[in-house]
Formats: sequence, structure tokens, C-alpha cells
Amino acid sequence: MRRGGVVFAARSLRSLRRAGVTEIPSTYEPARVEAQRYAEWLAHGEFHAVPDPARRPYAIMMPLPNVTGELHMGHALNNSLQDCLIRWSRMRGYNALWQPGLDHASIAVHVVMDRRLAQRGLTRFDLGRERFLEETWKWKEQIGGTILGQLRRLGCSCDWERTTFTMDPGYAEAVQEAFIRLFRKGWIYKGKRMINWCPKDQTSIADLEVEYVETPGVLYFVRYPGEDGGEGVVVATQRPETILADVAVAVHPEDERYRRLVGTQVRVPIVGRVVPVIADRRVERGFGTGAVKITPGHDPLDNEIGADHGLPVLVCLDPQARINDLGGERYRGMDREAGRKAIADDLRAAGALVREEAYTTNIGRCDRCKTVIEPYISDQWFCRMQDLARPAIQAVRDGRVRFHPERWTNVYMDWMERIRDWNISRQLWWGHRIPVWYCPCGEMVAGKAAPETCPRCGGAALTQDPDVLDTWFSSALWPFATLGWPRETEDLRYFYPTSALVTARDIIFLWVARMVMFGLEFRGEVPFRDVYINPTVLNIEGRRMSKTMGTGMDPLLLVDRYGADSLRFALINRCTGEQDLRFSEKMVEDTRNFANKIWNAARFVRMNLDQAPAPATPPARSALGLADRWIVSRFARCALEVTHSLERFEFREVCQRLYDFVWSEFCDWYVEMAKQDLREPPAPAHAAVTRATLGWTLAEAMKLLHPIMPSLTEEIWQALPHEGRTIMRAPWPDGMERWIDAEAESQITLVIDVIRAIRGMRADLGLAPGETVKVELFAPERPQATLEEAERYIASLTRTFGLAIHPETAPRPRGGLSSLCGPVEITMAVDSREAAQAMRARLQKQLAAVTRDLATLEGRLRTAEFIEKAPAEVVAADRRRREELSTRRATLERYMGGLGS
RNA sequence: GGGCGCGUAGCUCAGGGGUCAGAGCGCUUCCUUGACACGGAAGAGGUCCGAGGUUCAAGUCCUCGCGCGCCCA
Repeated sequence: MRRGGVVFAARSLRSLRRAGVTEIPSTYEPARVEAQRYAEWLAHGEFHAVPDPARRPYAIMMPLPNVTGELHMGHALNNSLQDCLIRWSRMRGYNALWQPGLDHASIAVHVVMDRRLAQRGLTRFDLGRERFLEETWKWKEQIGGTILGQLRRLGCSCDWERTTFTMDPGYAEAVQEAFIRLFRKGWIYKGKRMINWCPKDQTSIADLEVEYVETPGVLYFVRYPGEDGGEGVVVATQRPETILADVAVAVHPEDERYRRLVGTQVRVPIVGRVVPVIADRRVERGFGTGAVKITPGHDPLDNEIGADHGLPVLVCLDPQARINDLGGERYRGMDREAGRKAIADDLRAAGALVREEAYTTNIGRCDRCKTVIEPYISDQWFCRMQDLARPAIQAVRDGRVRFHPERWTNVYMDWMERIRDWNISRQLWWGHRIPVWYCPCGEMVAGKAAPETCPRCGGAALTQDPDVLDTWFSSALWPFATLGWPRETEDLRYFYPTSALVTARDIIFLWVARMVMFGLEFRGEVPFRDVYINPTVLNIEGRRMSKTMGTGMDPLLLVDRYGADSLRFALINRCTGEQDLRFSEKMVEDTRNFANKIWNAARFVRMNLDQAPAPATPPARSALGLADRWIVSRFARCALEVTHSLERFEFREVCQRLYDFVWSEFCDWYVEMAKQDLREPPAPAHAAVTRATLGWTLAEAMKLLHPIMPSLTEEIWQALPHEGRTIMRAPWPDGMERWIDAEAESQITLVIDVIRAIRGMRADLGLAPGETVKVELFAPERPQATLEEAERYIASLTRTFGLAIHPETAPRPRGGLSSLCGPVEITMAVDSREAAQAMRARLQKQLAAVTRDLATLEGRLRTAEFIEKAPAEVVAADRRRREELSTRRATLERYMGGLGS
């Protein structure tokens, strides 16, 4: 027998077996296993799903990452959860599709490209639209979408063959189709409105894309003198530069301070324009002096007030937010900040600036580039939302779409019920261009391609609208445009509506709500049944992870250090019903230890399996020993609970239950008992039963764990007796109720308690692990039978020689030390002063606890109201408990007496 | 201003009226025993944020307060 040039022939059987063991490394190597297993799954096309009427579909649409994105902890969590659900569904026999893809992310890409162009001293306007798009496509092909590659390292079982980019030709056509349908319905319209303008990105953005940040500033108090020569009124403003576009001063109609001024005229300082003082209920009396200037061109509320009062709209800023011609020679060309300072200075010099106060308020900034947003008036496209929202509200109200945790329903509802029209046009180039053409005659035509001639005047000089659509307009189509819509494909019919959506809470309005609306509008059916809102990953101090703040963590680095399986489990294990989860590298390390524990349990099982056959079920129940019945029963419960928790999106419970089963029940107890049964089988055939139970239980446990830790479990499952090509397709342990064995469970619970009690006594007595001691147990009939059946386990796990088990009526030995474990008395043959001392301390403690519990209980049982009003079974249980405790106290006192003093 | 959530062991979190004071990590002591020291055994450790209230019974339900986080306007 030669292996690696070493002659083994002379070695004993025992050392041979040891040599065999060492072939399996005692430390799990995730990097090797994960790469290898993933490559195999890919090679076998395990992730690909095609419609199959014979099977039930299950689909998840990946929240499409930005083409600019790189994997962060939020992605790692979000995608681990999706993979968990998908793998679980596959094992349950569903035809499971996980659709991956990329979002073209208009603004985000513009921000990236602007930065790149800026390095060359250019802007996109220097390049022009065509060249800009060329360069952007080139960038996209080269470095866009790296995140999809990174998801592979996480073990994600997406159907990569279906990877979709939102600017793929088919998808683009779906976007056009959606626009045209809504346009023809009159639900998309064009209007000159006040919108949020980003002066840096040179585009409008939607209300939801404005981020409000508390920012310290200055409140300027400026006197507007009366046109009649009176002292006029002092207004408070944070934006003195916009006085260039003032058209009125407004006060509250019930504000006594200003009543006499309403209807008079005042003069805008520096500017010299004469404007009216108007009264309007929307003026906040408590703000500043209670009088405000009205600038309909630069403030949304002023815009409404101005419109209601028939005031003109003046605009004093250009699209870059620089002061325009309205500023004249003095201010023209200044940006907002410079203009504010210059005008404040001039007001001060002119004596019009009465006062300045520090003032902190919410300033809106562009979500993407953080530039301060300018409320600005321009031509934009809008989508009417009320009619789209109504059925989407109903769908959630009816439970056709369910949020998990449930409270997110309210967040969705509140927003939907107050929904406002959506500005869907962007003055950008990268994206879906609005499919509308204009004729010089004024005609406007929507269509997928440019019309040859104008349907009204027959002219041929049509030009397309220059704007692109809000990226969220196209991503709202994701659940069906990826499946071929508007074509009525087999995929679409089979996989739509999809099953679950897993996403982050900040996207409920931006994306989830819009998918529901568009799904119902275009397909007449909700896009998904269940929405799981995953927690936000925070660092251990509770701060958001952010690259710029330096509080981020790189998930791929953690994968390198501990393996993807460990990262996945560590993250999923923190998914409680709360909105956040605090995370640290230590948590991944702990899971790595868990993975290693599993690995070594498998190592033990494998070395004992030898040529055991490959059973698909545990051995016949009649053949099972007590410990085998117990572990099979515990496994059955574990499977039921894990399944139940997965169904309810209670991920933490799933992880905790599996961790507890594998580590505490299987490794700490069953494996230890099995060792004894393998060493000295109670009957010749029993070793085979033990081997089979070890193999079966571990292989089944690997299945339960597979959705969370795919690679480790595949590796182990393959090495154990199994049926099938891959654990990915192995049947989920269902219908386990029949394996529950309550009797075995209560028996082993007693055995474990006794073992722990004996170990505790040993520790108290300071016995070295190698030191053996004689132990006698006294127990009533049934427990006695259990102890006798489990005698070999108790003896070996407590290092006891000559374990004797007696009926409770048997005479107790003289001397020695005693302890009580439930109905079982434990006597240990140790006779020393020190031992007695330690024993007394232990008994003292137990006695104190019993006395305290008994006092509480007796107090309660003495209360008449308790006896009268509490349910009879509660009272009865307390009475039983009182009897137990007083017996226990008597026994403990007897032991104390026996010890002497 | 409105809404949602969270304050339980040193840390991260379970427990949502009656053996209920829990888990993991950390800590202490002992142990390299044929799966595993990324391990095993035995321990210590908590006015369940505060104040009222409801109840026979309150981490658990209600009210108010304090502290923190998120969202909307």
C-alpha cells in the first residue's frame, strides 16, 4: 500500500485510520470550495430557469444595481437574502427564477462621466450629445456593472443568461411602449411648472430625489419702504439675492400688525421695483417678522401664492444658477452665493438691512451630487399619478401585495394616498429619450420611431424631444419588461406575477410603489406577492456605512478572509424585525468558526462511515436507539421550525435554530453519545444504525442550511451518502412531523441534565478531567429506566466508573456527597474535608434559590384574589410546583445535615 | 409639525400577560481527551430607560416623560 511514496503496510490499523482522517484537512477552506462549487453549478446550468407548466413557478426580480455600482454591505445582505429564498424554493420543487440585471442610472452615470471629463478639462457640452453617448457606452462596456461579477463571489444563483440592462434594445422598446400608452391615455403631459433643478447636473429631478439637510444659514431682515413715503415693512428672507425677482410682499390676513398695509405698495430696495402688499393665509405669522417677500420664480410656495393673486413670474437666475440680466451690470453672472453676499452688502450699505440672525433650516440638495437644488420653472413632462395610485393602494389593502415586516405597509400607504404628479423628464443624455416628435407647425407626435411626415401639416422637419426619462420610469417596468413585455411571451405568462421582492426601505416609494402601479396598469396584475424590507446594515457604533465617511466595510474583503458562506450567515442571522442591523467583522469570524465546527463534525462522520450504504431515510424506527431517536426527533423539529420561519421571512430565527441544532444538539450531544455507541455498541448491529443516523441527520441538516451557506453544505453533502447530482436540487426536508418523538426528547433531556449535574459536582470538587469517581443515582421507576438505558452515555460523558442506578427507595450509601437533579438523586463517593466544603457551598446556593422561589409561590397561593381569579390550571400548576419545591427543599436540607458542619 | 421604530447581561440581540429573566460573543477557572483550541467542560454576570396606571399577575398591555435612530412635510 503506497501513497505519496510512503509505505503504510507496516502500520497498525489504528494509525491507518488516523492517516485516513488527516487526508481531510481539519480546517475548512472556503476559498477553494466556493470557487470550485460555483464553477460546477454554472457548468451544469443549475441557475437557469425556463417555463415548465408541470412545475410551479417562483420568481424574484433582483433590485437592479446601478451600472456604476460596486458591492457594498447593503448589496451583500440584500442579495444573500434573495439567494436564500431562491435556493430554498428550488429545493422545495419550485421552478425558481432569479432575474439579475443592471440599471443604466442616468444621473449616476452622468456624475461619473462628468468627473472623468473634468479631468480632461471638459464638460459634456464640449463633447456634444453624440460623442458623450459614445464615450459613455465605452465606459459602460469596460467598467460598468462590476457588481454582477461580485455577486458571483457571494454565491448568488442568479440566472445569468437572462441578465438584462435597462438600455438593451428590447427593454428600451418596452419603455417607449409604456410611455406611449400613458401619453395616449392622457396620463403623461407636458407643462411649464416649478420643479427641482440641479444647477450642476443641469437637469430637473423628482421630489423624492431631493435630500433635505439641516444647514445653518442667515436670516436677513430687509426693509421695503412704503411707496407713499411711509416706513413700509420689514421682511425676513434667507435668500436676499432673489429680491431681484420679487413681485410682492405678503402677510397673513389676520395679522393685526400689518392689516393697514395690505393693499398698499412698497418699493423693493436696491431694485426699485414697486410691488403690492398682499394678504394670504399661507403666510406663517411666526416666521421672521410675519411679512415675507414673494418671488414666484424661485420658491414653490411663492409660486402658488403668486398664481392665486395673478402676480407675474420673474426669474433672476439662469440654468447654472447665476444671476441673469435681471441683475443688471452690477450682479449679472454672479452665482447664487456670490450674489447673496453682494446684495446683502449693498442692502447693508443702503441701510435697508435691519438685522441679521443665525438661522438653521432644511436645505434641499441633489441626491446624487449634493448641489443645492434650485426651485426653477421649466418645461417638463409629468405623469399623472392619481389614477395609477388608486388600484395600487387597493392591491395592498386587499393583501395581494404584502409587506414584511408588516408595518412598512403604512409607509407605502401614507405616501400613495398623498401622491403628487411625477416629473419624469430629465435634461440629460444617457437614458431613454422621450419618444415624442415635434413639427414646426406645433404638432406633437408620440411613437417608437420618428414619423416620416407630420400627421397634421405633412411637413417632414420633425425633431425629437431632447430629454430623457427619469431612470425610475424604466425600472418601474422591471418585473415584466425583463420577461419580454410588451410581447406576450411564454416567460411573461409563466413567471409573472413574481413571488417575492427583497429590497431596502429607502426605495419603497421610488421603486416598489411604482412597480406596483405600472404592473397593475400594464399587466392588470401585481408584480409580486411579498415584499421583504431588509434592514439597513450599520457599523457597530450604529452609524450608516459610507465610503466617504470611512465607515464602510468591503464585503469582498470579508469573503476573502472568512468565505462567502460565513458572510451570508452572519448577515442573515442579524435580520430581525428591526429597521437596522449593527454589524462587525467579529460576527463573520464567529460564523467562520461555526462553519469550521460543521466541517469537523462532517469530518468525524465521514471517518466513521466507512462503506455504509446510502440511505434516503433514517434507518427503521424500530432499530433506533434512544440517542438516535432523540436526534432524529430534534432534527424533525428543527426542519419544521426553519421552514415555518422562512415562510414568514423570519431570517434570524432560521439561523439561530440551525446554529443551535448543529452545534448544541448534534455536535455537543448526539456525536458524543454516538462515539460511545461506535466504541462499544450495545448490540452488534447497533454501530451500523448509529453510522446511518449520523450520516442521514448531517446530510439532512446540510439541506436546511444550504440556502444560507450554499458551498459548505454542497461540499459536505457530496461527501456523505446522498441521492442526486447536487444539494441545490435535493428535496427540502418536508413533512417531518412523523419523526417527532416526544418520549425520546424528554428522556434525553433528563439524561443531559444528569450529566450536567454530575459534571457540575465534579467541577465543584476540583476533580481533574482524568480522575474517575464512583457515582450512584437514585430515581423513581420511569426515570430509573431511562437512566439505565442511557447508562453508557452518562458514564462516558462524566468519566464515571462503576455508575450504579438504584430505585429511589434503595438505601443511600454512608458518606459521600449528594446532589439533586429533578427527580434524580446523585451521590458521589468522595470523602474529604475540601470536597464537603465545596459541596456545602453548592447546596447552600441551591437551597437559597429553592427557598426564594418557594416564598414567592406561597405568597401568591395565599392571595385570595389569585385563587379566585386566575385560571384553574395556573393555580393547579403553582400548587404542584409548591409540592415539588418543598420536597426538594427537604432533600437539600437532609444533604446539608449529612455533611455535618 | 406628523409618522414609524428602538432603549433587556460588558457588546449584538431574542422574549409581546402566568418556570421568564434568555442566546451568541466577551469575561473567569480548568482541559492539547482520536471531529474540531476557529475546540471542550464548568462558572460569574441584568432595578428588563424612568414615573404612573390597568390586572389576581407586567420586560410583556396603557399613559406620560427621558434618550436614540429613520422617514414624510
